[in-house]
Amino acid sequence: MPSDPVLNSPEGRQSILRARAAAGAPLPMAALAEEFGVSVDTIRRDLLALEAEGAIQRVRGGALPVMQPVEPLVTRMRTSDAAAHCIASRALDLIEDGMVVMLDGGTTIARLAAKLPPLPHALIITPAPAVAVATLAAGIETVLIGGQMSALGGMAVGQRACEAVSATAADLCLLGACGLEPTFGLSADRLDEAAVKAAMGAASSRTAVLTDRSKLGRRARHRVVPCAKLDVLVTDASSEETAAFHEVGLEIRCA
Amino acid sequence: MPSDPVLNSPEGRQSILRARAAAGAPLPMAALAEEFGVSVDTIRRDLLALEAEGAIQRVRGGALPVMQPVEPLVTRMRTSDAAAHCIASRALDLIEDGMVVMLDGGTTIARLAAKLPPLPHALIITPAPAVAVATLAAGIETVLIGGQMSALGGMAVGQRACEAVSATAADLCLLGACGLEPTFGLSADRLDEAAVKAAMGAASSRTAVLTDRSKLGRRARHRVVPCAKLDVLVTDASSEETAAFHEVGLEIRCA
DNA sequence: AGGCATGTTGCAAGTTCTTGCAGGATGTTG
DNA sequence: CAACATCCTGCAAGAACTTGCAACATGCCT
Repeated sequence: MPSDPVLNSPEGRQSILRARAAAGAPLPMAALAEEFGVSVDTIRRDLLALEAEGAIQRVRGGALPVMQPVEPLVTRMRTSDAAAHCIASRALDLIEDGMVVMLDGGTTIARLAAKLPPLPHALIITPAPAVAVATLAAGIETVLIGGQMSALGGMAVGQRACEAVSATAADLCLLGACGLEPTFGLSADRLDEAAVKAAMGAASSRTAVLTDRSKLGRRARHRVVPCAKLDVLVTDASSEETAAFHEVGLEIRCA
Repeated sequence: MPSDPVLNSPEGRQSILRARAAAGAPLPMAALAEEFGVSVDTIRRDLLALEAEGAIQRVRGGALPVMQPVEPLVTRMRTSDAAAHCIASRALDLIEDGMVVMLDGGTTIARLAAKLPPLPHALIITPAPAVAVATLAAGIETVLIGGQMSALGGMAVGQRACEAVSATAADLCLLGACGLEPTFGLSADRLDEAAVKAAMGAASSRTAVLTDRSKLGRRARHRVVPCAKLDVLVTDASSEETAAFHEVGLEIRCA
């Protein structure tokens, strides 16, 4: 049963699929069928149409984007990390149309950006070009934060990026993490990226962290924000692993 | 049975629908029929009218805004344009290691960015996220210009982008073009993109235009810079077609 | 006022499109 | 080689679309 009567026309679905393919996301038929609430046959026909126009290449079980956007992020994203996928999907619930949302860089956030539906009244603010391309492709108004590009994280950093972030106000901020620990808080491996992430958190009224269980209990080199400044933790970890974070005030969303 | 006597005229409904489409919202017929208190046939006729004027695209069950959230860059780059390829390759000669180079958005420039070799001492400055990702992947130091993203051009535009560009200085600037004409100069279809391109040209000591023959002699809506401010034209056109540009002082590089 | 033209709306019959399912073919995995 | 999943094809039910038409409201002219 179609959740949205319009998005679930062939054109609507295919337009969404096209955008995801352009963002470099793989298109598994079974998952898409469940997501859209249609049978795999219908998705198969959609992929057939998209393949005919050259947007994707069908493979067994689904399809792959025919044009790989770019190396650094995409190569990491190809290693299809089931956990990151689940976390990204779970975090989608946090975003509602009409919100102003800050999106960090990183693979988890990039996955989330690729999954975003069209949000006609939302605004995305991000220092990560890969994220900006994806949200723009989804038809969401996007503001790009400029600055020196960090080779590792694939996001803009530096004083100009921090200033640009500080000059904005958002309802929600989604951050990735190199490490998250109850007492030390959210941490990142690179100082310049940590500074931008911190500015993003400070400019938002609510902050959520998206990270898989491997980062929990770790301390990366530079603290971004203490846990007191965080509101939500979206992760695939068990409730035992997240208990300590719940005690310091975080709302836990388990993927 | 009209619930609101004023709003429920064809013009009234259609102006509401037009506004929603412009905001990017999908238009499901059944829901709209109930909302306005009319039959789906009436809504269908409204959508028919809106489609005739090009505001929406009708799909089964309703309509989608025609302001296609289609990622302009990636889809267009899919159409492997041999001319653009040659032009991009030819323009590579202009770039030497150690330079500070500004790169515009657009498909031609994006192709060039993908072809760039590692330049350990160069610096790329660009408002186009797709370009930034490519140059970063090539291992080139990159500065991203931030700002509101233009859905069509896939680049940052607006006051902040222009200011950020003006605050930098480059040796070379490579611009794409929607139109190039000897007297009118370089022109673009969108005003906000034209402003950024103009700022890029002004911030660089040398400016080159990359464009295929189809754009020569065309005038797009907004002038970016007059030909007097341009230095090099890289194109696939014949020498007859480029003669007029040579006369106004441009160096011609034929692909 | 009456009559006519125009425009809008809802309804019905016929057509087209989409979708899910069944059956057989094909490819993959152990 | 066998078991299994995925694929293609054809088909039928149902939803949505198109077309034509009649009813009703509105405005204009005589």
